Amino acid sequence: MDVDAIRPAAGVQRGGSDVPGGRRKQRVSMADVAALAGVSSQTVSRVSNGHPGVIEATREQVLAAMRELGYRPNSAARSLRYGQFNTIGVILFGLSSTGNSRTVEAIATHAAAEGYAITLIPVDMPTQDNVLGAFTRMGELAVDGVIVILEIHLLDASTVALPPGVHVVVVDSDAGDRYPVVDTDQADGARQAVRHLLDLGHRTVWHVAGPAESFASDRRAKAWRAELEAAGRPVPPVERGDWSAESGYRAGLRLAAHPDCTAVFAANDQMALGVLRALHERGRPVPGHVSVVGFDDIADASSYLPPLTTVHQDFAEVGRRCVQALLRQLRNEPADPGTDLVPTRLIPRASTAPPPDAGR
Amino acid sequence: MDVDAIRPAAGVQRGGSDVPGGRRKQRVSMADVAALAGVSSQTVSRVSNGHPGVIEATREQVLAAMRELGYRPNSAARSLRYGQFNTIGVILFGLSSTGNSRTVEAIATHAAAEGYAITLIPVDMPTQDNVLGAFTRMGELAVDGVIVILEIHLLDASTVALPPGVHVVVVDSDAGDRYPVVDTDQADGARQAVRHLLDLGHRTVWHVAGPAESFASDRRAKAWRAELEAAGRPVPPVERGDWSAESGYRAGLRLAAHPDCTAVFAANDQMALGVLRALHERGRPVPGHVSVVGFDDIADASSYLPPLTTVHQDFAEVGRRCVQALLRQLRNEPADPGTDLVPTRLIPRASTAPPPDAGR
DNA sequence: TACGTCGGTGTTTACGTAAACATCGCGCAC
DNA sequence: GTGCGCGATGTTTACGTAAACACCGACGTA
Repeated sequence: MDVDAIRPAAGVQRGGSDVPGGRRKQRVSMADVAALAGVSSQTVSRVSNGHPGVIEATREQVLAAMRELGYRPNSAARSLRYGQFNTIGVILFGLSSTGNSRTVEAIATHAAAEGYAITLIPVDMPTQDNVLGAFTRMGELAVDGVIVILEIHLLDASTVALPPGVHVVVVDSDAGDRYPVVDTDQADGARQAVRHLLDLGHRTVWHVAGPAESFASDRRAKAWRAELEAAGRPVPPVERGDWSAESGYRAGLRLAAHPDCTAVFAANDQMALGVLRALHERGRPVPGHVSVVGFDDIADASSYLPPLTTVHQDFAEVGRRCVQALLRQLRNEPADPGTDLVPTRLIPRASTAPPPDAGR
Repeated sequence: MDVDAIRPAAGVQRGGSDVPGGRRKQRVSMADVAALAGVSSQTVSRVSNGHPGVIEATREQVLAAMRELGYRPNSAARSLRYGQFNTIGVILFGLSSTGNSRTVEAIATHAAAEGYAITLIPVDMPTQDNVLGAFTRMGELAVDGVIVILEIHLLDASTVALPPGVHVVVVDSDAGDRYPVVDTDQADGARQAVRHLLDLGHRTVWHVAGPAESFASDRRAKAWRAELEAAGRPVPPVERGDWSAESGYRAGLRLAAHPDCTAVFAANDQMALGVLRALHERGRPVPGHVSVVGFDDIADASSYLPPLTTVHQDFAEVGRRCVQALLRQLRNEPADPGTDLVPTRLIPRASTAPPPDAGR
């Protein structure tokens, strides 16, 4: 009794769900605003969307009513009406890699600038099944398009039945000609790394590659090999890691066992960090005896011991171009089906130098 | 003419927008499925949602029709009907910090497991205006609740008018009693770090703090000071960085100038990395002359030179609890208004040792 | 003065879904 | 045999928004 008596006075227009059992009118709708302002809901709509043809007095009245009621447009209704969600889905396998999170960040920023929200669709493990599941889930998700950040060759076999009407842009993969692809110019970056070391006078360059399943790792390794072969140098056996510093450390220990190894190109900075540690522990000074080059140019790389020479990747630019490419599709503008390569550049720091026998 | 004649034969039910001008019926609706299956749309709805009371034969028929047409439920319509979006918004300032991306990853994973999608709402710079903008934008966003990962004291002044009906969980901040808070037990972590160094025999511990605006940095610094004072040790002046390895390096150079500095507690691992580099360059061996402890236990820390003793933060657990807490709110279960602290633990590695004068 | 035009506003309708209610036919109990 | 109940399915309606169309006065022109 008392409570009931108090309630009407307490909350002007609660909005919250008063009724214990089920959900009550959660939010203020146009009709509510219209009623308060003494106009039709269509006029409220016009004001809400900034359409012309509303006289200033009316407009003010509606805005006042909106403020009073705390009106917020219902995006579900909007989406239903317009047939689109203004949302971009991002399918990825983990944010833990620096590259991924930087790319996603850039995607989110640029998408926001274009009025799109971004929805994350994480894939536990990049297995065929899981990726498929993600696509299926996404089919039911409120997204207009999708940016896929993973090794798409996981999908090749199954010719995934992508829901029609959902547009796709792929990052860091070989989507072939099926989707537009945005990617860092991995090959050129690897080439620059190898060239840098050869130019310093090293006879050849050893390579610590990423995991075999990784397409990015693949391309870096291929370019490394190609550059060595083009220069007529011997191609040492590949050491392989899993992108982690730990795995780089183990690879580094193996490399340290080769006395003729004077130059190492690691497929990413973190493995390079592990290599630095291994070489240090084995008494092989860097860059005195061995030179090391990484890939990515993560923020920490300049603080390694010694500061790491590495290949800079512009993740932000990759994210930017993804959004652009996807928006082009969404707007039905002519899509460029090919691969859009973001250039890389070598950042020379203190981990590279001429080989110890340079003067001989 | 020819084209028109061909079309019906060519595409079974294109779905794509044929009409050049505007958007045509983009997707297959329940009505389409119902028509093909020869049932009412309500029956399609029942099948779609796995409701009981549909005879097996009918059910099969509907499923077949769904498959044939490639039916996917329209989540906008669903959301409109149900009054909720099954989506959680995450407001954050950048994914670049390891902690943030790991937390977001965990949030995304657990949210997905509960049938929620997550929408990212990036804030360019954590200024009052931007954060407010994010909240406003979010008000119009299709989210049922929000997880805020930033220094909420940026918001304090303005008593942000959070849209009613939107639930909030805050990470890594002092939201006071306004919202449930999930956080790492920063204070205890810092205490452990200091204690570890004192136990090794160091007379006192120097501190490289994070930026002044950071609440996390604040708490670590406060706990560091408190622990020193409790032990009756002198409290050296605080050096301050911005979380980056570069800033840690500069702070490290300043510390290296103090000959009596034998123990350093850095507020995160990356600044610790910079400190390691500075000490190395200044000929102060770690841990021979100086011991260093970090905070976070990022993956790379075990590969630093030397491998870093640090305080482990369980970001994944933080993410998990955030989702749990938010879901509890969404389900109108009794919310625990207090702060939920995730414990930390010290990981001893090779960067700490007794001070050089230990035997004296 | 009468008629067309146009600016400002209201009314109708559709978007896709699912709860609530209505219907229909069949088997079983009295 | 009649009526009741129940299982399977159809019909109506509402969710909130905005395009399309309808309307109604005031003004300008013939």
